[in-house]
Order: sequence, then C-alpha cells, then structure tokens
Amino acid sequence: MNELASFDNVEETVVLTRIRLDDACPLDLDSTLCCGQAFRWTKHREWWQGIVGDHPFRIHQIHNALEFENADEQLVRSYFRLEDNLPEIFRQIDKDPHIRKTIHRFSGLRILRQDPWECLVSYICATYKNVPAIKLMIYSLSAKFGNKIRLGNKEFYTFPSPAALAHASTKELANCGLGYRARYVLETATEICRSGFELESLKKLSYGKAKEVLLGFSGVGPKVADCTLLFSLEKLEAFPVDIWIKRAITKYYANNIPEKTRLRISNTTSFSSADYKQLNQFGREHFGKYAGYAQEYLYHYERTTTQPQSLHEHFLSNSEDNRKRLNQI
DNA sequence: CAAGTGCCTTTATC
DNA sequence: AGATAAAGGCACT
Repeated sequence: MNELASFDNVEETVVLTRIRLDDACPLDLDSTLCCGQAFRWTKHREWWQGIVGDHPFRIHQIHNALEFENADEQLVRSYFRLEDNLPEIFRQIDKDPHIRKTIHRFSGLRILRQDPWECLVSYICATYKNVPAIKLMIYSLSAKFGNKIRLGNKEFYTFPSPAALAHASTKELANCGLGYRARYVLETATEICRSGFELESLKKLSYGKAKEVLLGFSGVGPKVADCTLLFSLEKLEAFPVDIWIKRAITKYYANNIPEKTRLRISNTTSFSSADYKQLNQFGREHFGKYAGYAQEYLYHYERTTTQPQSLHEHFLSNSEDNRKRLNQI
C-alpha cells in the first residue's frame, strides 16, 4: 500500500536536473535539435521536448547550463555527445575559410548519438523528402506502431521495433506518409527480424565494412548508409552527400573536385552514384576523421542562409500542425 | 488559390 | 559502366 502510494508519487514528481557546460566546449541546443539530423523534437516556448529510446523528456539551455526534466544525466550526456571535444574537432576540420565561417556561425552544434534502428528507418524514409514531411512520417509511424508513454498531460510514442514494423502491411506504412518507401521499410524490418541482426554490432566494424553491410538493406543507398553511420554508429568520418552538400561543394569547393564532375552536377537536382563517390571522397579526404561534423556545419549553414526565414521558424515548432493532420490518419 | 517545383535518393532498366 | 526514368506525396512559391 505504502509502496504503491510512493510509486505513484514518484511518477507525478518532476525531476529537474541542471548541468553546467564547459565554457571551452560549447553546446548550441537550438542548432543541434533543429538542424534536421533528428526528427523527434519540437520546441514549445523555451523548451524542447522529445523522446530518446523509451525516455520522453524536455530540455532547455540557459547560457552555459543545460536544464532537463525526467531524464538521467547519463542519457543526456550520451545523446548530445557532450564528451566530444569540439575545440579539437574544430581544429581538425578547419581546413579553409568557408568551413571556418560555418564553425563561427554555429559553434556548439553537435552530432547526436541516436538509436541505430530508428536512425536507419528514419533515413530510409527521408529519401527525397523535406524535413517537415520526414518529422510527420516518423511521428505517424511511432503513433501507429510504437508504445504510448504518458509524461504529465502529454503523450509520447516510442519508435516501433523491427518486429512491430515487420508485422505491418505495406498499405498501413504507406498511409503513414511513406508512399513508395513503405516497401523498403517493410523489407528491411522483415530482414532484421528474420536474421536477428544487431545493428549495434556495426560499431565494432570499420567505416567501410559497416557501410557495406548497411548497403545490403532494402532502400539503403550510400547517402542513407552514411547518415546512419554518422548519426548512430560512431562513424564521425562519414560524410553524407545530399542536394545541399552538393550545392555547397559546387559553390565553395569548385576547385577541389574534377572539372568534369562539377560541370555535370552543377545544374542538376540529382546526381549519379559515381558523382556521389567523388563528392563523398572529397569530403572525407579534405576534412579528415571528423568529416561528419564538417558535413553537418556545411549542411546547416547552407539551409539557414539559403532558405527563407519563415521555413526555418516553421520546423522549430510545428508539432501543433502535425497533431491536427495526424487526427485524419 | 491552383499549379508547379523541390525535397538530407534509391531502384530498376537499358 | 554510366545514363535515365520512375516513384507518392507533402511543403512551399
């Protein structure tokens, strides 16, 4: 009786934790959560709220302090990669005036340490979609196939397991906004389920070997593989090349790639796998073992300086819109 | 407001 | 090998 009562009490209590950030090793929470690497976060006034694994929590930054509710400090430190030595990483990737400009603009943007399965499926879904649409897809998948978790008066959904997605129908997945990607997600989930393959085990392999394995899954090309390796499998040397990075390279690094390649891709929206290899190789060779960080700074700079401000504001807080649309699913 | 373009690409086909 | 087309629908102009 007493135990039950006290347990209930614990459930209702908001545990607030505050940690001080090292002045020399910055974090920019806003840039980190709105730059399009993770799709489960929304901002409400000053607070970001989201779910990591089966832990929903909210978090905000006050200068050099991080304040969060209902999350272990260890979880937060790990998810935001607070152990990454940013000054050292900046020293490594600071190879030219343009990357230096992006570093000064967004200093504190960090790569997140996401769950490999959620990350893989997210980026299979992300192909040829924009960020707001991706967020909607991932929310829909979670709401339909994940577990509901209540926190205060809010509801969160865990990302569905391989089994949960493997048992879905193509049509159900397509209805979550996946369209033709539904087949890829279903095939990949079925394969992971059948083989019992542990994506975590890829952390032990080299970048090249791990990438090879990922490329074997349905709907996974070089771009999706690189994103999964960078954002969830500890391969900070991965350098995903999407349309924005392609534009950044042709604009600021025209002399670093073959003339032929530059001319072929400079006025097209898509590019071949041979071209992907060229651009990917440039990034990895030019920026070195933390090329992934360079990629994320280039990507965020390109999007925030090219796109209208209204769009940027939009995906800082679009959860209310999502909720309305999702009622129709 | 309708129509058009673009989207953190992959796969299938030739 | 290398080029090309198709894909399903949302976001934005």
